[in-house]
Formats: sequence, C-alpha cells, structure tokens
Amino acid sequence: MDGVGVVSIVTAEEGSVVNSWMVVSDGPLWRRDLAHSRWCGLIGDARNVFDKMPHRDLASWNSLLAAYNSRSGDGTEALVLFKEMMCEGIGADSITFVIIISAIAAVTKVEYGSSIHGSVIKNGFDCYVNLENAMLGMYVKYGDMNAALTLFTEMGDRRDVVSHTIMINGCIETGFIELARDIFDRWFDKDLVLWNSMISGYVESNHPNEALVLFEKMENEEIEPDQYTVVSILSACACLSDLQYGRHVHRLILTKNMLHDVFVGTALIDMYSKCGSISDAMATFYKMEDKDVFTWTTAIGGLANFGYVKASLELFYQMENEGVNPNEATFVCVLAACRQAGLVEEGCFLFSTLVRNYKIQPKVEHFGCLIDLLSRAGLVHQADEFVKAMDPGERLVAYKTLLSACMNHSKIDLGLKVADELKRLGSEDHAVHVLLSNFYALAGEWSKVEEMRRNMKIFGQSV
DNA sequence: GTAGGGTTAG
Repeated sequence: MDGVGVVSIVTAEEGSVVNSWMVVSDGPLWRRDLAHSRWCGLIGDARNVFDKMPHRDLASWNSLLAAYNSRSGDGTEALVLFKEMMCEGIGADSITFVIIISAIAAVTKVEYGSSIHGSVIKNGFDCYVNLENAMLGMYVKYGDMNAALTLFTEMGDRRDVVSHTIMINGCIETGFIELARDIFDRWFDKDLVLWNSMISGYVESNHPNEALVLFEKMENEEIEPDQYTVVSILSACACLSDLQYGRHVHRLILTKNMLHDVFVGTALIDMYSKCGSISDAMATFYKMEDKDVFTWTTAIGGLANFGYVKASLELFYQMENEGVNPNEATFVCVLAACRQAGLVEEGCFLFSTLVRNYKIQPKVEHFGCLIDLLSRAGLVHQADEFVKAMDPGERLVAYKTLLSACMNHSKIDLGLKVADELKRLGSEDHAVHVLLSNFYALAGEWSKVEEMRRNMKIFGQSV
C-alpha cells in the first residue's frame, strides 16, 4: 500500500510521528478506499468498504452518507443510513446535518424539513454558515422563498458567496429575476459560479439580451468564463438567432482553449442550427468525439427544422445503430419530422418503436404529432384510436385536430362522435365553440348550431 | 480524499 510507504519515509525523519500514526493506522487507508469508491460513483463498493472497516468513525459514516446523497438525486437511502446511525448511537456533527438536509430536500418532504431545522438549532449548529446554506437550499427546493428570505436576512454578516448563489437561483426559479439581480449587485465578492448563475438565470427566464450584456460586463471585469458560461451564452445566441455573436463565442472557446465537453459541443450545434447555419451545426456534430442523447437529439431536431426530414431520420437510425438510446425528446423530433413531411407509415412505425422497444410512455406531444399526421392524411379512424389511448384530461387539442380533419375530409359520422366528446369536455375556449358550430353547420344539424351560438353568448363572446 | 452554489435537446 502506497500509504504505508509514505509513512515510512516521513517517520524516518520524524520518529515522533510513528506513535500517533500507529493509533490510526487502519483508518486513513480504509477512508481512502471509501473516498475512492465514492469518487468513481461505485456506491456498492463504498458500502462494501464501509461494512469491512474495523473502526468506523463519524467521518466514514458521513462519507457514505454523502455517497448515497450524490447518486440520482434521491435522498431516501441517505435517510435510511442516517436512521441506522442514530440507532447505533453514532451521533451527528454539523457535516452530517448538511448532508441530511440536502437528502431531505431531495425527497421533498416539507414536514421533515421543519423538524430538522429544530434539531439543528437544538444542537447549536444554527450559526454555522454551511449548514445555514444547506437549509437555504432546502427552502429554495421546496419553493418556499419566504422562509429562504427570512433565513437569508437572519444570517446577516455570515452570508457568503454560496448563500447569495442559492438565493439568486431561488429567485430566478420563482420568477423574481429583478430581485435576483439586486442580490447579485449587492454582493461584491463575486466568483465565477455567481456570475454563471445570474447569466444562466437570464437565459432560462427568457432574457437573452440581458445575459449578453452581463457577459460583456464580466469580460470587462476580467473574469475568465468557463464552459458553464459559454453554454448559457450560446443558448442566448440561439434564442436571438445571433449568428455573429455565436461565432464570436465559438472563437473565444477555441482561443481560450476552454474545456470542450459534450455540453459545449451540444450548445454549439443548437446555436448554429437555430441561427440558420445547419452546415456549421453538422460540422460541429461530426467533429465531436463524445456524443450523448442530447447531442444526437439536437442535431436530429436541427435537421428536421431545416426541412431535411430524410437526413434527420437517417441520423436517428444511425444513432440507434451506434447504441445510443433515444428518449422522449428524440421521439418528439422524429415524429414532428414525419408530420412535417406527411410520412404516415414511418411515423406509425416510429411510434410503435417508442412504445415497444424503448418502453417510453408516450406523452401529449407524441400523440399530437401522430394524430395530426394521420388526420391530415384523412386517416381519421386511425387517428381516433390514438386519441382514445390518450389520458382523458389531455384529449382536448387532439379532438380539435380530429374534428377539423373530419370537416376537411367530410367524415360526418365520426365527426358527430368527436363533436360529442368535445362538447362533453365542456371547454370554454371560444375556438372550440366556433369549430363545433361550423362542424354542425356542415353536418346540417341546425339546432346544435343554435346551441353552440347560445354557448358563445353565455361565455360573453360575440358571434 | 466528510458538507453547501452554476451548463445542453422538443
């Protein structure tokens, strides 16, 4: 073990260290193995190491807790382990509480959250900034910005850059973008993460121009952007269709020798395709070594939006051949491509693939594409079968599509059934009443036309 | 080598 080797070198010069090392000789090596498994994401290995450890100190327990916590965002296993800790009388320190609070936030049980806040205060950890930050994060995850703001205020001078980042993100998520900016401006010791939070916040809340302005302010203050920054900025360029700025950012990435990971690559593809340069998008795609489902989906969607439906579908099959599993979003792209080009057979085939091969539960978007595709082709009975497979609460739009199709293709019998269903949904949407009224007129059902017109008056809309 | 904050597709 190299740990032992290091010790012997150290002890040759400083004999006095030997005794203190001997006392904890099994600890550091076990702990190193535990941490190593954790770093590799091998939770099972971490648990094995932990179970074999002759002496488990609080740090080992915390390490395993953190391992459970970092996986998949589900804090349940961490909470189970915490219970085990309590049963064995291990106790907990402030670090345990930080981990447990984030585990609790992940399982989103508000009642646990309030009780843990009590325990924290009881244990006298309540003015420990990392713990307070963990609690801030918990309130933000619950969407309880009032509690978060109260705590943030109480913290006073203990607030650090992390507290500010948490608050800014919470404000952005709840739509208080100006408050976020205010908190951002008031904090003078800004680090890169804080800048990135504010910039991505602008992009997420659909303020791409503000994101670009802030990015330039950041450059003026000579803060070096990283891959997180440029991904947000590229997304802003995509929103604005600003090809020139997008190219500028691409050059920046190359000249600054920035980390060119799958996020950056995918954001570049998206930017180029939304800014109208599909050739640059595809050139970027083919240059990328690591591609994930996001990368493929972005390229497939980009081609489809350009009207290159055939190329888009070919890329989809290539993706499958390369062993990358498409997801919901990928299927939205390919089904939309089929709809656009009126590819009935291929659309139906892809829909069945989605269900059978990939066991994906089709969503409104998938049904919507297929029903529109079938309806436009006049295959209204097939379309109707798919509407029936949908969740009843989501059928409104589908029935509107179908009823229009029945009108266009003069399928009165089915149209009458669809109209009944549509009426039963009791929508107050003016367009639905107009559609129904027009359909009944076409079907010669004049009493129902009158009924629809009365409805329109009841809902305060002029005919 | 124990904890808290930031990134991509429809």
